Amino acid sequence: MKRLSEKEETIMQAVWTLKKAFVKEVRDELPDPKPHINTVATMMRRLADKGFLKFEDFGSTYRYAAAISKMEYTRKFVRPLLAGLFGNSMKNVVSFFAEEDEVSLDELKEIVKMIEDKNK
Amino acid sequence: MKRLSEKEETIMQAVWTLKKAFVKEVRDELPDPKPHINTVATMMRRLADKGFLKFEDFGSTYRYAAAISKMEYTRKFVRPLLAGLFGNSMKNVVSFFAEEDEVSLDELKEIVKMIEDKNK
DNA sequence: TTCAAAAAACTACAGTTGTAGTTGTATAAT
DNA sequence: ATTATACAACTACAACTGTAGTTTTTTGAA
Repeated sequence: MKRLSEKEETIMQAVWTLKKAFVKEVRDELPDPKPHINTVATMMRRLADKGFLKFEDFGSTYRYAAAISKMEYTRKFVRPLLAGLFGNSMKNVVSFFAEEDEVSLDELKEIVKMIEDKNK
Repeated sequence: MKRLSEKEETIMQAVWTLKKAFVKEVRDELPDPKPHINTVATMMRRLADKGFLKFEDFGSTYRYAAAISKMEYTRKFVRPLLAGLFGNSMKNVVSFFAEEDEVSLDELKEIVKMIEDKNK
């Protein structure tokens, strides 16, 4: 199982949002310009082959669902990507986005408080 | 310009580390198992075609350097990836890694302090 | 200066990804 | 029952990725 490509990722996004979905529903969920329905079907079949999606028979058609959660995907593929880019330090990752003003000081403090509360 | 694949990314990593480098030096920097030198050369040429690398004539050979910094790459490609996965909220990203214990409470506090100092 | 080693350039190829046409099949509406 | 519709299955194909062999050029050493 390898990292998803950009297009594959948008399809997985749609599936993660919809939880369970038919090809057509996934296509409707995709951002414009929407690809041809057959394109979506092909990619979903391939994603199923690769283990990212599973499906159940649903009369004459299939209903798909993610075989891997967004969290698992993040842990398996996104975390190492970030680690590689930031010298294996998640602290550096957070610092970077904080310095880029992607996360505000207040939000950071909220997170600190949230974790402290949880550990109590 | 699109997102880098995994292999391309490891090559860019090496170049970012070395700042300026010949193909052979980049190969030496890659993790084992190292690909064939020609493989590295081909990929670097393609990365140059795509605008990720630039090169200068160096006698009869080329010396490469990144055409885009790690920071720029992160901003352009990694940030949207995370945003897509975490509902456009970098706060959620940080929370996730904090809850996964990838960043400790102490480190988070250090970051808070660092930013406060910088804003003074 | 000729030859061997090293590197670069060129070429090739299989696998993957993104795209969609064509064909087959089940269903629903008349 | 016949036909239109909707969807899945199958097929095709170009672009891109990862890989490395082959050919050419450069250069260092004898």
